[in-house]
Amino acid sequence: MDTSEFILDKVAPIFNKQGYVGTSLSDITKATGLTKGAIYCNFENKEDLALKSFQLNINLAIIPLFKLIATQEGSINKLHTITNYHRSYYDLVKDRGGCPMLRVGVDTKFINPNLFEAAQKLSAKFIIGLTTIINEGIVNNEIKENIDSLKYAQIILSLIEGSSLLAFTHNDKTYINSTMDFIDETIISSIRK
Amino acid sequence: MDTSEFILDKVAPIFNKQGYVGTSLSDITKATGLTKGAIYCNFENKEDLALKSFQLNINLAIIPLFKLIATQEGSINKLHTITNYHRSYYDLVKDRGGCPMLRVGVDTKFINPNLFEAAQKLSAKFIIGLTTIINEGIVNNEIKENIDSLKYAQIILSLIEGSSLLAFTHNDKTYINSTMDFIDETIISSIRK
DNA sequence: CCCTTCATATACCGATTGGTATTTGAAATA
DNA sequence: TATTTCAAATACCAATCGGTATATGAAGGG
Repeated sequence: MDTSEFILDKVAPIFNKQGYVGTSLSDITKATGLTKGAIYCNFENKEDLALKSFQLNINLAIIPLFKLIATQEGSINKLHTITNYHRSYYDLVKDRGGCPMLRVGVDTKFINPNLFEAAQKLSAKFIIGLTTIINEGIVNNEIKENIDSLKYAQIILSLIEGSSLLAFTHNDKTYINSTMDFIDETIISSIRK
Repeated sequence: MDTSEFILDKVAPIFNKQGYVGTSLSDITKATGLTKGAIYCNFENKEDLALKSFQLNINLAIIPLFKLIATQEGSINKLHTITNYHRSYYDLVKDRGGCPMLRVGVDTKFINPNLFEAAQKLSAKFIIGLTTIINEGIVNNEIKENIDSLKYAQIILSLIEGSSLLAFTHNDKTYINSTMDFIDETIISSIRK
């Protein structure tokens, strides 16, 4: 692991907990034990570091889900893979301060266009992925033909992000689990054939 | 309108857009046209101002819904009142930068305990309110007896907050409207008798 | 008409902000 | 072994941070 990776490893959770402006260079040097010289030797500036921290947070929290879905067969199975993944999501991201997409989505809109765009793109990718799964389910006769795939994709992501917010607001992972139950038992079973 | 109210009126949207640390005293003096002397004459410190700004944001965005619900009769009617309210929620809060409960819930957990606690309490109040509506519906024979009221309250609030996040992430209010359609057409109609 | 009151403005404080220019020191190269 | 290289440390920068002490000036009361 080189120094850049070491810095990101230490700093990414701080950005996710305290936000972009809430994380100072002194927070960064304190957490890494390095000096500003080392930081600016490895990163262009604070924004560069924040952007790559967001990428790392995503790589640990969300990208594994995308990869897991890609290994699965069948739309219904893929949707259940998503809910199952989120049953352990709270424990996965709690030491990092919660869902990075949620954090950056609300935090950066008016203060950091580049970071916000990254969150926007990830959110769009998530919705497109969900829409594609549902559309494939319709084609493969797993899901009813009259289902509005985009609408259900938006609702499922709303439930995921909303329950994540509530879980971290109340320090209670059961908010996520009971929401995943609802997606499994009510949403998925109502759209499948 | 006295000076305190004038300051809050100018500053509350800024706190909701830029967050607690993202809003500086110079942002505040610039927005109000007043000096630091005037600000600190009307508020204890920055945190006091942030707390009261949050209260104002809530009073404009969420408390009106609570009051509106109180005027309505019947659980199903109250639930539809909530979804209808949120159909204009995007336009209601867009100039203020989005949902204040979402903003403060995400933003302050690790940096401002008092503000976070205020968001926590509001979120809890929302869930309790929804739970009560559903319970009353069961008692009054409007809603099925076997419905887990707390679970559905959590799901409805997750959908509200999650769709609000997506709407503001993508600058598109239809995320909220289609989610309200889902609550109306699928959730409410499945729990009613 | 003087004097008090009080809201606001001004001037200032030490600390910290993000960022940079220079120095250091160890490892690799020749 | 002398030299080069380059990552990291140090020292420094102007600007801004939140906050405060003092000055000002207008209004109201005696």
